[in-house]
Amino acid sequence: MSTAPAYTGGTPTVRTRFAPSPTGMPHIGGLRTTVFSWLLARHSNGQFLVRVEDTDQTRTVAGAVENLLQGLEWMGIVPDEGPFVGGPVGPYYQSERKQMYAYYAAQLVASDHAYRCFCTRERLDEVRAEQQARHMPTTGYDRHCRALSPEVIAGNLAGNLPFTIRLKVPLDGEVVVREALRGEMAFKNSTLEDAVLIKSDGFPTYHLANVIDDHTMAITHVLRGDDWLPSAPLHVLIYQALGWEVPVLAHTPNVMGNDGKKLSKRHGAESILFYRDAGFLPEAMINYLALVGWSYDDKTDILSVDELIKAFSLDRVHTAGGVFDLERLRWMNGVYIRALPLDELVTRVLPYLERPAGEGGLPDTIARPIDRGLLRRVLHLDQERLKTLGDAVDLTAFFFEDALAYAPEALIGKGLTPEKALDGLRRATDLLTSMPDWEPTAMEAAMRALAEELGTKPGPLFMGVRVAVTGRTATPPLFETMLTLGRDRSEARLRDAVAKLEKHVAG
RNA sequence: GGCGCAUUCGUCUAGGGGCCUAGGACGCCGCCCUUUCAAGGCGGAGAUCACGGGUUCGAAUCCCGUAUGCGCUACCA
Repeated sequence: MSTAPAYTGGTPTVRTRFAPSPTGMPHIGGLRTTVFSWLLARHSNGQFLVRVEDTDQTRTVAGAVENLLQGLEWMGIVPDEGPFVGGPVGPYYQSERKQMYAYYAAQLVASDHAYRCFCTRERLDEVRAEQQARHMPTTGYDRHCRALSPEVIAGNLAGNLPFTIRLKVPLDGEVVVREALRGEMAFKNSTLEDAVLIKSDGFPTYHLANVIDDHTMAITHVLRGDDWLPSAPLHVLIYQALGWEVPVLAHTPNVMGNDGKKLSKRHGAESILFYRDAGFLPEAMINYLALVGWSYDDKTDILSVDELIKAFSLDRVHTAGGVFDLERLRWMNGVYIRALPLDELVTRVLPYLERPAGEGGLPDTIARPIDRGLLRRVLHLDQERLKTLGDAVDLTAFFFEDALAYAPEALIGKGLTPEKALDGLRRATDLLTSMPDWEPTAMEAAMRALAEELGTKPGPLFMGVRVAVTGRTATPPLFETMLTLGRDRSEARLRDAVAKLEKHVAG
């Protein structure tokens, strides 16, 4: 009777879990801890599961679980057990485990480790207000119902009075929390509150549900944000009251915003899907996130997922909070993009270009699907210029557009008069058009010779051609770009530019 | 107010008594490469290791205190 339904999947292995409440989109802070949990499970050849903590029915947001899992899956973090996939210790929604919590709560009451509390919210509010007004050292429940006589309890029950079940915290002594990252921490029982275990609506609070689930789901390592540290002693007390072994408890430092404050829904904590849509690579995300609060050594910062799994361990997790640094993530993402095989890059970039302009894709005037062969040649030139996959949209658009929009002044190279620029552009156009074969080295040599003949530096001359052909001042190497764009289109753009500049100079 | 955790360059971090006149990375600055932008190479600025006391021959590293920051203090998680 007192034996809990335990995991029966075989030999005990490391089992970790991510236990989100379905109140919104996952954000970077919680995600980092999840990465740790997942890495630990993978490192140990154990299991990683997802359990939805939806005991607060008033805050549950529709679709949140799907988003959560979608985000994790994008990162390559796929739970071994959880919603949708199921598993041997389900259900994986706390709202569906209500009877189990009630059962153990009753057991705690029977063993005198917990008691029914009939206090109304009004009374609780009054007590709290009074305590605050008097600046009492400890705010918290005054334990009014802790020693109700059996008769009173029976009467209240008969009268159908709503009640909560509270933990009967020992009045003195202390609890020792064995914290994996911090060692043993002793808390005075006198500073702990008789926390509510079962709410009057019959649902458990986090404290109870968390302990029961972690035990019955055979979780061996509980990794959670350090904002949970203050309630760890409470949880240890519950484990002890139930006669259960306490799993390894590790409270990871939180990832904070630029201002050093905890990340929250409205505070720079974009959903993980935001990063996906911006074009960050999941492998870069994991690598970056793993390095906030954990390190491998004093010099390595690029680690593949496999390397991370192999190297991860709790004893290199540290205890101070870290600030989320987008610039560093962008740098790392660029490293990963540059390392991608070209065809792989093409495959990954394609959806970013083809999505509607309103969602960040190429202008809708550009026909879909994008020519994969052309894109491949384009990305060959742009790969080292991308920090995110989304950058490709802006960088490559001119290869796909029909008409270029730029100001005629842009055609005038630095230090040139409009007339000289026009002359240079005409001569360059004639020169390039007359070349029998287009080959970058020969084109460059010819253009340099032209610059010398015109008595200008190559730079300004090249810039005029660059803008003519691409509409921008920053591009991949000019002649390779022209070849990639195609001779016909390049020449047409040169002629358009000459006309444009003629008009500008004349008018 | 109470309780708790934390504190090394702007940021992520290495460091667990002498190897530290504190190392790496991002970012920043300069130079090189160069037709632009990147990428790459080289170099630089940037931390009295929060502060104050100890312990020790010797402390960023151990202990105590202070300060600051953050978190918790709900029938939220």
